[in-house]
Amino acid sequence: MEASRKGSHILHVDMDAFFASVEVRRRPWLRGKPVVVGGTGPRGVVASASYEARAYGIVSGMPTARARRLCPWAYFLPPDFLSYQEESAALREILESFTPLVEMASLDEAYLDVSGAGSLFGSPEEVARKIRERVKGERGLSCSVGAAPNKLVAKVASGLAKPDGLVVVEPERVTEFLAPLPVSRLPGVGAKTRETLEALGIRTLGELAGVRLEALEPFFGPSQARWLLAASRGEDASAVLPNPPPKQISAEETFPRDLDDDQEVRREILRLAQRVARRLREEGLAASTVTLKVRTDTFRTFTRSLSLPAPTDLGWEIADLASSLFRRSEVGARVRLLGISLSRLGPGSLPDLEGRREKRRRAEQVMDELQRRFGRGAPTIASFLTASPSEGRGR
DNA sequence: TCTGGGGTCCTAGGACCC
DNA sequence: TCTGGGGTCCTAGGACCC
Repeated sequence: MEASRKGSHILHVDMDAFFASVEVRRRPWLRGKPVVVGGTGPRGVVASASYEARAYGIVSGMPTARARRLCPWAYFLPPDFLSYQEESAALREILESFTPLVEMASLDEAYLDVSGAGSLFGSPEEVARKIRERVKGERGLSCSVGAAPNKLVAKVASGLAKPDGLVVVEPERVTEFLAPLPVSRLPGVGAKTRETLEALGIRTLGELAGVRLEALEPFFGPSQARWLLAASRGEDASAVLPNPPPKQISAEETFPRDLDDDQEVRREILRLAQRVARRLREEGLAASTVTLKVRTDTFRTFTRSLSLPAPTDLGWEIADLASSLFRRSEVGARVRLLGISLSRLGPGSLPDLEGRREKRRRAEQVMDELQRRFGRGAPTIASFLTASPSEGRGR
């Protein structure tokens, strides 16, 4: 155990073109063809593209309309998240047969700490090979794996292994492995950070590692500057954490056409509120902060949030609060997107042990709080539930 | 080119308290 | 005399990831 702790005992497993590969698996005639999974509506974006589609310059996040122009003969498919969730659960099961220390970082990627798996399954490299064989044999999908002394370097390694590869970075080779790579290979360095670094003449991780902390601080602040330097040297002490509890539950929707009617907005807020509330209750949680997100027709995005005196898991309560936040925001524009996010999550109530009277009391406390904060403009329960179509906002 | 939806983490200012 | 410092909470916004 102690010896393997010093080895490259962290694996990062990353499925290749995950959504697209699942779609190809059930439509074998698509194998070898450009396949794009994503929103197929006018405002859709690409969620996943097969490597054949990537050859045309199609990448995830790109508007589907643009992808169609780049490759009109590609196969465009809407996402089927239930299938991807099932596939993700199957992947987790395979990974957990090697060690309980599995952290699913998203549907299609996971970190494993295999420092304790040595005696049973062999070295980290052998475990990685077995995982790749089993995922291919049992699921018919390819994945890439990075093995390294920590999560950060393992993820960089799996990125270089793509597609369908394995890269092992021994601890004593971390520095030379990272040095020639562009800074954007580091998870956490996105477009903005790369741009700032490039303006400073820093393109590779080796160059970044040679910079003094004081030279970075004015541009990134003390915290990010320290992180950048440590990361450029491959230093990362974060642990593999199986099943961390969620910190936020959210739902948002970009509408096919912008909303310009308060009644429509209110209806969509209610739908979103019911969606997040149901997921909250499924997790057995309750939320103390409600955040409304609004994006206008000009793509300006803002958020308004409110902390509650007592946590809630009730859809109508959340909808009422979100509606009041919308009114307070005084959006004088058409609405492209609405979102509701719940945070400061804690244990939920036990409905059987709590009478309706008590719930009502809590609800009214919330209304009291709203009145206190926003005065007469704040909504009442009755006003929300029975609101007439003629009722305007922001008064 | 006209820009999704689900998340995590960080910063920064003001309120409030000691 | 308008003068502090630190800690924590709340809110808004932004970078980043898949």
